[in-house]
Amino acid sequence: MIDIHLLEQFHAFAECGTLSAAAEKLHTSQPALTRAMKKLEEDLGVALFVRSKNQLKLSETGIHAAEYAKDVLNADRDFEAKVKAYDRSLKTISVGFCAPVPQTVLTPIINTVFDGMTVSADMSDDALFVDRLKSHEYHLAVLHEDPKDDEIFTKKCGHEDLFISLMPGDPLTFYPEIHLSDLDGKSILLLNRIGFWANFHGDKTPNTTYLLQVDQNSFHELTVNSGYPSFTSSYYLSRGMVVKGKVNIPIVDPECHTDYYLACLTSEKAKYKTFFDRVNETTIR
Amino acid sequence: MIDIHLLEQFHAFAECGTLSAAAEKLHTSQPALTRAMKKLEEDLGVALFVRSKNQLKLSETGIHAAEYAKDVLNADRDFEAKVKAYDRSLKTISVGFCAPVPQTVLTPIINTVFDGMTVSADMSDDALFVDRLKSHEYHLAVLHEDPKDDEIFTKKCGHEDLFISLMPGDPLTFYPEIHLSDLDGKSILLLNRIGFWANFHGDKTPNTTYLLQVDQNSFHELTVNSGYPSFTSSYYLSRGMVVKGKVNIPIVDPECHTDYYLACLTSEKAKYKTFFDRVNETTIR
DNA sequence: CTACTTTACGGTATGCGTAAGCATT
DNA sequence: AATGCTTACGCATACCGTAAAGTAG
Repeated sequence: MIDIHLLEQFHAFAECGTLSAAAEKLHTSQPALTRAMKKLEEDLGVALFVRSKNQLKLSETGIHAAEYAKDVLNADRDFEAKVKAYDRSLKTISVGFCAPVPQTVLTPIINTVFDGMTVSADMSDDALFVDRLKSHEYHLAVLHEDPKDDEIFTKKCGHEDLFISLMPGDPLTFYPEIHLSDLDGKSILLLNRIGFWANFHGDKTPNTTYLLQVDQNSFHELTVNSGYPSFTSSYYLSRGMVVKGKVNIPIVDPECHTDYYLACLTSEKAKYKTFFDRVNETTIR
Repeated sequence: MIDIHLLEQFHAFAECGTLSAAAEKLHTSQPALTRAMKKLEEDLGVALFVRSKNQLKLSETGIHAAEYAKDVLNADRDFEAKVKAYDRSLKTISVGFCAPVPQTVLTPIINTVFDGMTVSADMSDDALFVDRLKSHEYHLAVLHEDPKDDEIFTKKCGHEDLFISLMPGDPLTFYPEIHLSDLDGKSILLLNRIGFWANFHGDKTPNTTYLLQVDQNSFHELTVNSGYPSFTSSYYLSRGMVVKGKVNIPIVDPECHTDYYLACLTSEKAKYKTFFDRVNETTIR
């Protein structure tokens, strides 16, 4: 077996052209390289260099060997990367969240239950979450609908109701109840990365301008200081996380009242039992 | 860079299941392996084993790592094989011969001219020789026809006439001249590996049984002791290599009189000049 | 008691850096 | 003179084998 370290040095020489340059690149000395290249030739039993008194050149075989050496070095690098990646994947629990609140509530619980593991959280509309569970891209997912699929095990883990946060005196505050359609035509502040909530953009409110905020701080700043309405939810309201001087009114449309379902592959139910046991219908509320 | 030697030992353990078995396989000691496996884990920064007091098992990551390691080991073995093969190819001169006599005559000359090189000689019908020169499968070839191809440089290097060797008293010995067709219906001894000469088997002699001999000694034994006719040629006759008590009669058909042409790629003419200069029209005769 | 892994210990050998030599440009 | 390869020498350290300890079946 040819020592990979010799190949590394050989490759450096092939790239640099001189031993001294390669030595500098590898943070070692010329004599060390001279000896290493001799050893490589000896180990292979093949001459790789054309030597003159003060010049070392690759022979024809050496030129080809340098090409071949790259493959070995890449294979070795790949090995290291793959082992590390696999090991990491075993220590990572990948979760898909369909909305911010489940992530906020469940992440600390996951961290407690799966101690020492890295939580990789993803947030988007949950349309693809079942597929991602099946393809093992996610270990766990929080959905806003029960998929009713034999391969997927679910447990209801909470509920969230959407509210609209308005300036006092806004005509809408006098409505007995508010529908999404009542908001049509307004400009509403919206935070990025809100999972499936993003779905009814422009659906019942085609003439609404959503003032999309990428930055959490900017969003908060604007909700507090501007007169624009913004969304909030039962989760925040029940915790008193309200913007002072605003009126929060529930929206009655059914899509603004959602249950959350924690899901995993039925085949992996046992693996995640502890976590499922820690969750119930009122975990998110 | 992960030391390939560690991977080798790791692979052995993965195959053998215990360190002691692997140690025996690798002709080393158990403690050496214990230490090597620790070092591998440390170099990678990844746990590859599940350790109990007196048992070492691959962890899940370890099982995968063992798979990946095979690729690296194969890459390293390939490297060694490819470099050696390439080096060997530079030191090998590959020649296609269309008949045994050119091989007999030219091989010693090649060995003299290309001192230190290995001669790889191939013998078969020369129909494909031009292609093989062009594809660099052959460096040189001896053909029995001048291909008249700009890419191929040729030089006539000799001549050979085919004779039939008969028992005295055979009716054919009284013919003024013999044609191949006169041999039709007879059983004739034939040696294997005779290059293009094999071509007229069954062509003008559809009813002839050729007693094909794979072994040179068997062939010689039979030519001497059996009454069967056999082929011989001007080359052997001019050197007195005749079978006692047999009558050798020339065959008049044109395909039994052939010239030989030494050939190489026109682009490599200079490279083989010395050899071409050593050869002329009477080299093979 | 046997089979296996791991730690401890002492010796060797592998490989490095410094220094010096020598050839070429 | 400057650059570059090679050889010589002394040293550090990495690795090996033997021996011994400890544990599970």
